[in-house]
Order: sequence, then structure tokens, then C-alpha cells
Amino acid sequence: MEHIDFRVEKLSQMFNILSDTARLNIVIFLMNGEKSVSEITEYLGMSQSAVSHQLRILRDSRILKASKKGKKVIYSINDNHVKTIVNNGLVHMVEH
Amino acid sequence: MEHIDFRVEKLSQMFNILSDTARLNIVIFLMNGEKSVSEITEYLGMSQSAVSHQLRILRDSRILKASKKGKKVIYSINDNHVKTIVNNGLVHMVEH
DNA sequence: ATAATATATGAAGAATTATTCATATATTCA
DNA sequence: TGAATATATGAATAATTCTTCATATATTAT
Repeated sequence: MEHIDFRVEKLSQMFNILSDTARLNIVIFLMNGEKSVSEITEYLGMSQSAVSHQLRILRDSRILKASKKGKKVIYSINDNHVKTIVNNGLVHMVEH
Repeated sequence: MEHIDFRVEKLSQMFNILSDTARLNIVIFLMNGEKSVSEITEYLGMSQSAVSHQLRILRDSRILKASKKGKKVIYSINDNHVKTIVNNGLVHMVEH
């Protein structure tokens, strides 16, 4: 698979990150605006640790970014492409 | 995560399938028209068995469909949404 | 019927990944 | 300084997944 476009590699990596329900839900949640870790944790109903591990993956892949506000860490979407990709995907999930 | 849209579940499943480089390449290859298993195998440069296993996943998820022409099995895209999702994704992979 | 070609499939092993648990770090407040 | 709150992280386990190998099935040609 050497002759193949590098974009395919990149895209499959992005799809891989969005293939986890928790991570995809986080991204969608943040599309309405930035949130703290505790808000995200409460929204998802998962353990704080599990959420933090997933946030790390989203941060490392530059899909999200984090900033501190006092004790809290605020996450927001860093890669605007992901919004379009997710929105576009959601549209196509309406039927079936 | 009970309060969450069923579309998210569906979309993460679709992303999951497209998160494998081999499968994503197959889908992209078939976006130029239907192909036989041997053509796909040659294109990817993987073993026939590995390709067949991946084709099964794509068939089971209704992203592809298969039809027989003599000894050959011809695969084509069954779910038109996937074309849009992949094309849209590729566009956003252009930079970085 | 037999051989050759094309594709599919089950089992097994290796690799990747998600979650939990325990604990560490950082910040604020008293 | 010490306690409380918020978040991060490493290790370990469980689950999922990809590939290989061997073999099965289907079709065509001789």
C-alpha cells in the first residue's frame, strides 16, 4: 500500500479517534462551546479517569486543546475540520 | 451515556470501519467504480485472505455490496453516504 | 470428472485499546 | 501549612481487532 495518498493515512487516523463513542460524544458536546473536565465527565457519565484518558488522546491528536481556569481545565475544539467532518457525518446518519 | 443520540452510535460505527487504512483505501478505490476482489487485492498489495476478511466487514456493514460475474466477485459501494463522508474527510486532510 | 482459478472462512496468535484502580500533581481556601 | 477539589497518569487487565495459515467452496475449462 505504498502508492497510496498520505491523506488516506491521516484520514484513517482521524476516523480512528472518532470511532470511540466516548470521544465522539466529547467532540460533539464541545461543538456547543468549551467545557471543563468535570462538565464533560458528568455529561458522559463515565469515571473521571476514563474521561481524562480519552481527553489526552484528543489533545495529543490536536483535535482538542486545553487551558486552565483556576482549578479547572477547560477543553475546546482546536481543529475546525473535525466539526465539519462530524457534522457532515451526523447528517448522513439520519436515515436507516 | 444513555441520553445520547443514536446517530452518534451509528456514526462512531461508520468511523470505526473507515479507521482501518486497508478498508478506507478499498472504499476510495471503489469510488472510481466497481472492482473485482483480485483487482482490489493487487491494488492494496495485501494477501487475498486479508483483503477478503476486510471486504466481509465492509459488506456486513452494508457499505459495500457484492455481485458475481463468472468466477469473479465484483464489489461496489452500496451506501452512498460513505462517499460524501470520505470525500468530505479527504478535503479536510489537505493541509497538515 | 479433474484441474485451475477466484474467493471466503475458521482458528490462532500478536497487537492495540479501553477501563479500572491507585496515586500523583496542581490549585484554592481556611 | 494542611485540607479539599480538580485533573492527570502509570500499570494491569480485559476486550477487540488484524493478519496469517490452512482449507473450503464455487466457477470455468479441458
